Amino acid sequence: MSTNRKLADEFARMADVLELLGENRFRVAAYQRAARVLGELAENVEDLAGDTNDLVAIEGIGKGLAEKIIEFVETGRIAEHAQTIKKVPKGVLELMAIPGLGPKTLATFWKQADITSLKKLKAAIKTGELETLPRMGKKSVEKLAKSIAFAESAGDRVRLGEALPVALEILEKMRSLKAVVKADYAGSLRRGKETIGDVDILVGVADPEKSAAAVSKAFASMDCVQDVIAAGATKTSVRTDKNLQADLRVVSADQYGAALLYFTGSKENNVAMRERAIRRDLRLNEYGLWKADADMKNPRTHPVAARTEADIFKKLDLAYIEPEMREDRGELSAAEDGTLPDLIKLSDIKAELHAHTVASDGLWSIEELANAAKARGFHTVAVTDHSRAQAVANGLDEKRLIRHIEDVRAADKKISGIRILAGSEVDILSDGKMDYSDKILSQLDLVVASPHMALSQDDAKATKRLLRAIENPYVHIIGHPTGRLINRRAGLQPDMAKLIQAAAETGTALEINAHHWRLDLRDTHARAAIEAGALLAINTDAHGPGDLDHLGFGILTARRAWAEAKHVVNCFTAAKLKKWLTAKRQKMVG
DNA sequence: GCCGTTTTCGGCCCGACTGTTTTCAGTCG
Repeated sequence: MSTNRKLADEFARMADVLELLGENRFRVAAYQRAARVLGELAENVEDLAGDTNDLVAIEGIGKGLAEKIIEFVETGRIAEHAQTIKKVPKGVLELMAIPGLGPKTLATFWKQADITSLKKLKAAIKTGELETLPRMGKKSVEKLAKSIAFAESAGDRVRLGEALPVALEILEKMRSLKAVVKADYAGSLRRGKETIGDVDILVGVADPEKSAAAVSKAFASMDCVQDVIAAGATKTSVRTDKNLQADLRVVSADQYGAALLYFTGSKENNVAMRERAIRRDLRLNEYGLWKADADMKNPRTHPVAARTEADIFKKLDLAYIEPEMREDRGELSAAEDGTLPDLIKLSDIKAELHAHTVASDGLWSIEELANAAKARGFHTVAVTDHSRAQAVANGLDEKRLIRHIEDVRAADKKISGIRILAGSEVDILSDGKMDYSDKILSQLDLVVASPHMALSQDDAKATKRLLRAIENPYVHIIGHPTGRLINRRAGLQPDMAKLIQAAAETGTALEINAHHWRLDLRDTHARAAIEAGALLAINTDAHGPGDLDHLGFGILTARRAWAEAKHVVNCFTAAKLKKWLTAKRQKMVG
């Protein structure tokens, strides 16, 4: 595990401990923020720990936490934390994962009834002891029991590609209701995050007084609803059969923009926006942007802006910030300065540079792949079947590859309107060597080099391995650089800053693999790559019909990385792409 | 514990819903 991750976990745990101990909530928030920031940091925090100034330059890290980071890097622990953590039993901390159970309630359980583990909590429910505790009635206990069952059955956050269909299905139902004027999914799904905690649905109606109740009822009685967690006048929360929570908010169509802004988040972005409003003598909530002294309860009071998100940004003197960027990662100051990126769009992609055919483990022929790519309006497609090490995927040995190259060249001649490149997805062996000789690689138009095996090797080895691949003159793209599978496999954890630097120096592109299980590179690493001047590729790794549709997930990730079309080789014109494909070889081997 | 177009001290977003309370604390997003 990287030091960044370890420190992020350490601070997150401290936040939990301090919360349980009833510490100042702003101090708790500071720890939570530091944990988030360190988790997202692409640079290796060890490289920054030599100089306090470098650490303090990180948003959310002040003098106090900087000293703690240095202590952790030097000694592997933080003495003060170790002391504090001892005060709270480990089991109590674990109980914080149960939804609806917060620090105050848990502290009461622990101190008044010695409930320090899930086992003890369940026992206390059974014996009725829990009901005797303050503010715990029959209903609270029942709700808690359900919540425990949910926490035990529901595992991780759901992958983007699994949450989206659920949201679309709910939206279709909501839009079919007569009273509904507008409906959208919001939350982390709209921001395109790689995993989704719950599906947020926003509905706009002409008159909430009249129709909110009916809409909420329709939502709570959908077939997929297993459990209603909360059902109020304008806000409803349910658990669906996909083990996903779904939240509905019904607002007046006049205030839809304000509600969409609030409901899309992120929480951190909302806080930053509201703070900005206050500094400008305004107030922002989910009903609108208001004058600071406005009586918002009075229906005759009109907001400064509320109908659209764009109106609100404008009144706050900000350029419109795309949902994918709303993570409090500097987007507000960029929107103020007019330096927001012109984010890449799906229609900017003009080439697929990583796809498989029946020659290895794909489902379609070269022609079928080419026609599918052509149908999407691409000018180029690369055939990149697996190399020999991928025996399970019917990887090609050098002999078969030579023949395959000939087949691709023949197809390229036969099919007009699209250029078909002869490529390969070559395994990066565990020591960084390529699975084919340079002589073979030199015959290919395009080489995607990817790690498939030894994905749990230590960080230093992984860094060396991938650096060696980047430095190979014939490698154009590093495919799914870490090999992670979301919610399934952590993958390699190389020193990303070093890889990015090498990629920038050699003109090697780093792939955002668009499959929703991969999304590898992840958003924060892709952003670091752009900032360092490295190129990205966005590929679907298509194996058959329908797979090119995954591109949308890759685009969302790229937009979260602030990527513009010019940063992504798949957006190059045919001529520019051709030039790029030969540039590295020419530079390195002449 | 962080941070600065009022500030190196004194602030730190805002509202819905629930259950247990007689007016609100706790949790969540």
